[in-house]
Amino acid sequence: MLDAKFVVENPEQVRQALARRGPAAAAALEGLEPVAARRRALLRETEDRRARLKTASKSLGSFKDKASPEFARLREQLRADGDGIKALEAKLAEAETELEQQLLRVPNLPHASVPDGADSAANRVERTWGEPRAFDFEPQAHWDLGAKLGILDLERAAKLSGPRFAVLLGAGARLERALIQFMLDVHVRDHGYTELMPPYLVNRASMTGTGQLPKFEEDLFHVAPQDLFLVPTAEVPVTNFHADEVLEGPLPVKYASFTPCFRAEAGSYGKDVRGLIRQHQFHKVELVKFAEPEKSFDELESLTRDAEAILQRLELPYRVVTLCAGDLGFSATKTYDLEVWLPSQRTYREISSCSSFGDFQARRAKIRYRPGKGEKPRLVHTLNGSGLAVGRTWLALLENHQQADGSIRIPEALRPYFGGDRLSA
RNA sequence: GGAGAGAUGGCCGAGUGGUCGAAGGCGCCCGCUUGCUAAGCGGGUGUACGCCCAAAAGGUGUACCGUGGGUUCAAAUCCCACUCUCUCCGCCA
Repeated sequence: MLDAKFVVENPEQVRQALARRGPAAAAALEGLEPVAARRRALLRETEDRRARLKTASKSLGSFKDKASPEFARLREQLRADGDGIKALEAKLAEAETELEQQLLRVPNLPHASVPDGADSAANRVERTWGEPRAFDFEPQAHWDLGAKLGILDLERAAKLSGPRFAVLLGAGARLERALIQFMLDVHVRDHGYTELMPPYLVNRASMTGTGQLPKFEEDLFHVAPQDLFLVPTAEVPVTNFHADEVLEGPLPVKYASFTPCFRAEAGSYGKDVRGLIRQHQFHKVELVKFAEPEKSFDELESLTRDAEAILQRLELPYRVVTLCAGDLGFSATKTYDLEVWLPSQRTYREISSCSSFGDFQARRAKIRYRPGKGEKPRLVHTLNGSGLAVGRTWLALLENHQQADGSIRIPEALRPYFGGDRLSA
């Protein structure tokens, strides 16, 4: 959420920044300023009248003769004043709700370093690591490799649940588990993150805190009787872990969290219909940081490097792109996507998204820190990134390390976790 | 699922209608004292949103004692609903 005061005081600056995202983003501001002005006027009058009522009420309490007509008259007067104030307060609450509801639907401002552009075609490539491998045979897609190796069963998953679900079996399941363990170990042991296992069902407040609600409810799986939502990413429970808190210790606070992720994938019909790329349920190791505002972009760089380390150790070629303003997610102010090379598609595909949210989520979720002893709390900056999406890592590993005979070479770093140097039928 | 108890400031804890943003203690900060340490003495120490001030400092107003509503001129205090925590019983991975 943007700071209402800042929006009101800098309307043109805010409008221009939002316009970089596209016309719809700027339109979200329509009608906001009058509501803010109305709220301010009502607040002022309400507080003023309540102050006068309080003073009068106190003098009534110290009245000597409580049976006198003056006492009765004054009391009657105060009752009427009180009723008037109550009516004003109702109007004020209405204005505040309206302002809040509208503000919750305004996306974050893109950072100045974010390139212009309407969609992913305008994303800026920052660097590339590794060389796409030159195959002396035709590389197969992961769904063919997985089926032939007997480690991936999409047909039976469809029987169980429907499209966009998968069953891993045998060495395929073991590979998934090895990847999870490997990623967590690297981040916890080598990068200094604290492991966190959160609930996979969260309430509306949590979803609002990170920005999935109120605008994107159709992308979530909802559990009706309890009004809970399956987490689309560990970002939600882990960021909201510190909601309504003032962090007193040193920053940054860093968590690494493995969770399943559940996404309804509304509106993605026809996209990535084959294979594991786009699933309703997948595993992810997520990195989350709470940082000082002045250091948040340095923290974004190091968080991105932490995610890259996984790809490097798994010997998977990738590139880093900065999302352009039009491609940026709702809550993010700047995002680096890590895109892994997929031989079967001869293209780079997203495998991690590392973002800084500035104070946008912190304001929604009320996450603050104390800069020093006795100093006033300030909003933290929140960041997160996939480190990595496990399912996409699994399929990238199959495709990139496949051999002519259809077996898979397990990269050195993963062998202790997988328990072998080769996956074959 | 059944029965009971509770929710007050960073923490502990007092407070059953007005003088309560809230006693007292702990912690923390500043100063004094002090060979060092410890102890002692004095003062200070919540958050949000307004207003005044060029700004900072400061001043000032309103709200907040789990959440929401109600009674009352006046609510931490009385009433109602809800949430959460704890204890016991039952069930259960």
